[in-house]
Amino acid sequence: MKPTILIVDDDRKTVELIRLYLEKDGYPVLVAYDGRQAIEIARRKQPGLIILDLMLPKIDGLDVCRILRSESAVPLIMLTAKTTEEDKLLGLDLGADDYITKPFSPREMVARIRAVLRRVSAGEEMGPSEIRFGEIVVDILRHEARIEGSSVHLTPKEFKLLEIMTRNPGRVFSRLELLEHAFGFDYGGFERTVDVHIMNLRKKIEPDPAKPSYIQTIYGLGYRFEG
Amino acid sequence: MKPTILIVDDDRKTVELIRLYLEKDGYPVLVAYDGRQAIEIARRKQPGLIILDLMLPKIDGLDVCRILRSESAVPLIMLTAKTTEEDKLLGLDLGADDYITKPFSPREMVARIRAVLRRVSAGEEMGPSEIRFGEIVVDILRHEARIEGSSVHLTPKEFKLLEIMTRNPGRVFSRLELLEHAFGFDYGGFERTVDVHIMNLRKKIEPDPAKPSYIQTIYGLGYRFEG
DNA sequence: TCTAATCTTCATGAAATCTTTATATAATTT
DNA sequence: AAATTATATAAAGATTTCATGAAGATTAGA
Repeated sequence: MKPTILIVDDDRKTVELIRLYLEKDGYPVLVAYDGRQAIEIARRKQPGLIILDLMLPKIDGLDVCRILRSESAVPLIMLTAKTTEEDKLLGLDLGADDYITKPFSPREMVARIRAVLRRVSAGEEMGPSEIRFGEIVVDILRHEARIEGSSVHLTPKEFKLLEIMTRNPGRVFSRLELLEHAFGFDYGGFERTVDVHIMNLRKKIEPDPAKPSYIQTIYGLGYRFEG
Repeated sequence: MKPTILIVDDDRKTVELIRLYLEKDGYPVLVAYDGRQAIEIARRKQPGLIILDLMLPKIDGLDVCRILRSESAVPLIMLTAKTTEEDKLLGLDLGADDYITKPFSPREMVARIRAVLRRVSAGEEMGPSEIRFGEIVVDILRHEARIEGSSVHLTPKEFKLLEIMTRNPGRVFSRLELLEHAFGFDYGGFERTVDVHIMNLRKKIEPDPAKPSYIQTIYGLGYRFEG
């Protein structure tokens, strides 16, 4: 039986859209349109996962997140409107398990939900919204990587490249795929720019950048992250 | 051969712009200027992808989308002039695979088309991400082979040869077929190049390359993979 | 605005891969 | 068995692709 998912957003159309796709995927769905409702329903119904918009009436999404987290370990995915709001999240350790920026593709959202549920049900006690590979930790919410505990500063493009690759460890990404997903579809530049970012990433996260152990080059195809 | 793309928009200039870029990219193009035409052409010509404007004469774009979706799974990209988020989401709600807002950059449009086609064709045609034959595993996503668990590095051509042959175990491929499918139809080189790649493949995956057990030579015809 | 950070492009050399060539070996035919 | 044709193999050269450093352009922040 699939876990119940609570959607919290004041925009009814967004809620209906998400509900549509989740129900199509077989999840029972609960809905709240403001922060107060969200907390109330979360306490009474104990959903298996919560999708929470950042901007909410009555009680702000940030506060809802803190409150919920103080009283349970329910998996939580934050919804933010733009990269400007994305920035608000920086430095805030909210304890969310993932975030999605609007406008999002429903396909992606369902995939992320599955991923979070998988992680949680696998009993992996990874910290909030982290992807771990041995020494390397990719902290999604803080937009940074950590190596052996010490944080490493990544530029926006470096981070997105690392994020998309670590979300799919082992999978080979072509330069075009990396550009489209990490740089946006409207990117008009040269494909080889990816190479330079990869090089800079390697300098920051690889023990020996000349002999990369994490980010591997697949000759003629692209790159792949090896966990 | 690239799939045919149907452009549906009542604004001739938009149509011509899109047509220009798609044809430059090698796609055969069909055109419809209103909703009724769109449905008619879609039914008769079965295009591989449809670009559909939201605002249309005769039959509205939304209705066209619903009708088309009810009768086929053709990939669909919505074009919309409105920029409010709800409208974008509405388009997705209908089962469109992606949306583009006007004014759009032709580059972005082509990129999105390619991405949608890639997603769709990856979904159906690819099937399993791994192909197994006893000791040998061909891992499509990782783009490598594994033999008794340990991964074996393959060059691009070696991988493609192995892939096409293992997808059709037992079938004999002529050198020409292998060239066309694995190297591209416009390959201009010498047919015997295949032999060298096969030899290198055998060295990597055969227990005894001199007495091949997997990749067999069919004298006078070509090669065959025996599972 | 100015400054610093980031991103993109370009040029170069190194590395990996591909193709061809030449010769040896094997299979088929006569 | 000899002749003929097809394939295996090794090695050299050509080609493609990648890593890297540096310069210029762009963007973000003070």
